[in-house]
Amino acid sequence: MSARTPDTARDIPEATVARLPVYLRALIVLADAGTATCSSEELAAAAGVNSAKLRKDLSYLGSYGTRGVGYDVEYLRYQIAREIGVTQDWPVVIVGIGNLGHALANYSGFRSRGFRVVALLDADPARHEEVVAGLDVRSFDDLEGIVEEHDVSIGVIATPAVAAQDVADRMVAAGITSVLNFAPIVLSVPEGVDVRKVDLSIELQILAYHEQRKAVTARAEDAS
Amino acid sequence: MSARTPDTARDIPEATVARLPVYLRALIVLADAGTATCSSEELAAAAGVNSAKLRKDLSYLGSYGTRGVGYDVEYLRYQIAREIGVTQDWPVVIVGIGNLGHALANYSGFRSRGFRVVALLDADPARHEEVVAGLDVRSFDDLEGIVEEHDVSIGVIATPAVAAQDVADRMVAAGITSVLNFAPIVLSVPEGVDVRKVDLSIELQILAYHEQRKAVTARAEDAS
DNA sequence: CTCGTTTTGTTCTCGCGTTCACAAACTCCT
DNA sequence: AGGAGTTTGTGAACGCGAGAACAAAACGAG
Ligand SMILES: NC(=O)c1ccc[n+]([C@@H]2O[C@H](COP(=O)([O-])OP(=O)(O)OC[C@H]3O[C@@H](n4cnc5c(N)ncnc54)[C@H](O)[C@@H]3O)[C@@H](O)[C@H]2O)c1
Ligand SMILES: NC(=O)c1ccc[n+]([C@@H]2O[C@H](COP(=O)([O-])OP(=O)(O)OC[C@H]3O[C@@H](n4cnc5c(N)ncnc54)[C@H](O)[C@@H]3O)[C@@H](O)[C@H]2O)c1
Repeated sequence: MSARTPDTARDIPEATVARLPVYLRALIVLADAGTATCSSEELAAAAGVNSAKLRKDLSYLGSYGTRGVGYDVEYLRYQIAREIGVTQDWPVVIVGIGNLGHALANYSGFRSRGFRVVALLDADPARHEEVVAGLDVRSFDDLEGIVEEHDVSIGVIATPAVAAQDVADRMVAAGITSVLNFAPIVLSVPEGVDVRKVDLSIELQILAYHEQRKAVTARAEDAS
Repeated sequence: MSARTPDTARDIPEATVARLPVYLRALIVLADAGTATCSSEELAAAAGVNSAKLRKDLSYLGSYGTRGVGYDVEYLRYQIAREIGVTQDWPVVIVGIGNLGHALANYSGFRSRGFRVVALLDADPARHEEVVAGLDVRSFDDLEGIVEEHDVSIGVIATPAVAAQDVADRMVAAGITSVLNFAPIVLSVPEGVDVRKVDLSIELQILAYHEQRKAVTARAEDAS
């Protein structure tokens, strides 16, 4: 059992995993600009991080650089893409084709970054007339069939908050094991299912907090 | 100078700041359900965190609970809202009224959470005919006037990546000091300006990484 | 071949955030 | 009033991640 884990399964710190996509993006920009090689300093600047942190992050993947030279842009790009798992496309379903769902369905960036939207689902029959980004909006009841047919493991929830937990439950029951949730609610899912949330109001509120502090401290300095 | 900082300006850890909006949301749900009082255990469950963490987080704000009883829902709700700075509305401008900009403009949740969209700006003159969510889409050149008129300090960027840095520069020059960026690019801004980014592709890629690992480890277990 | 230069990979230290555990404080019941 | 039961607020231990600093490796010049 615990003799040795296979070399594909060394575990990368979560903080590093979150930055790998940023490095990947920066490498694609460099590759498109025709750069063949880059130093950790250059890549770190492009990714907006400290170069020591970048090197440490990359060292978890393996030893893909050359001392005195730097990194081969194309080679490193492939290695990171492979590590993240975006060398092939992941099929994705989007549930809730309202304001946000439309925007997501129309977004071309997913395709170029390793994802393929295979279905758009909505509970409202009035939506089923629609075609968005070349895909029919289908009934939410088609979920199970679509998940099985396309072997979908990633689902996106863009429904109102009240519906989100139900949608998540149905997704999990259908076999989806990764969820990206836009509804402002804490989802509860069984062990083994990953949930990431994107809450735009929270982002704004964090900005508001710092903004308020700027105002307070500015006033305090004026008074002195 | 450094005798003592005023009691409004104690500094709250960044990790705590990011969770306060979640607690606030949970408290609003509890208040709407008619709950007058709650324990740290209940509130923590509603917010999806550990109760010890919740108590420690709240302790940075002050001592707003009652031992043996719990927290007064309405009171704590107000205190958190005050600490975050969302007891009054913050004016916000959105730049880039494409797919995503439309969704954001139409989102009613911002209003109820302390934000008021005061203007929608786009560089494309073809967009200026439009009215979205009751607001005219205006020229990007109106930015400076709007920022001054409404005293805007928070800007949202929903333009393509190539335009994002230019937009950010113009925003900063106009006096905006907090930016929420949806474009997949690292923005560089002067000291004193806060930037938060939301990158949906990165979120999906993080899910993909873990999904891939699940597949790998499952295969490894099968083989044993 | 050797030396100086460049840049990676890694070790070490420090600080932050999480979690445990418990004393202090409050309520309620007798 | 006093004791039993609850629940907060916080001190202390621990683990992870950030950054500095440096040794090892590659390269090029002479
Ligand atoms: N629009 C934004 O910019 C924005 C910003 C932040 C958060 N959000 C959140 O994202 C979610 C979607 O926002 P929106 O503005 O697109 O809302 P919306 O009302 O425009 O769209 C929601 C869609 O979900 C569908 N739906 C409802 N119940 C469903 C169910 N049980 N199964 C399947 N589909 C169902 C509806 O028919 C509708 O088409 C909400 O939770 C919202 O809070 C949106
Ligand atoms: N649509 C999505 O779901 C989605 C998802 C993830 C990321 N994003 C990112 O969000 C951004 C917007 O996406 P979108 O799908 O809405 O794109 P879009 O092309 O539909 O809209 C972009 C809008 O910005 C305007 N614009 C361009 N240059 C401008 C400038 N200099 N000043 C002001 N306005 C300008 C355009 O006229 C257009 O209306 C992109 O950076 C995209 O990568 C979008």
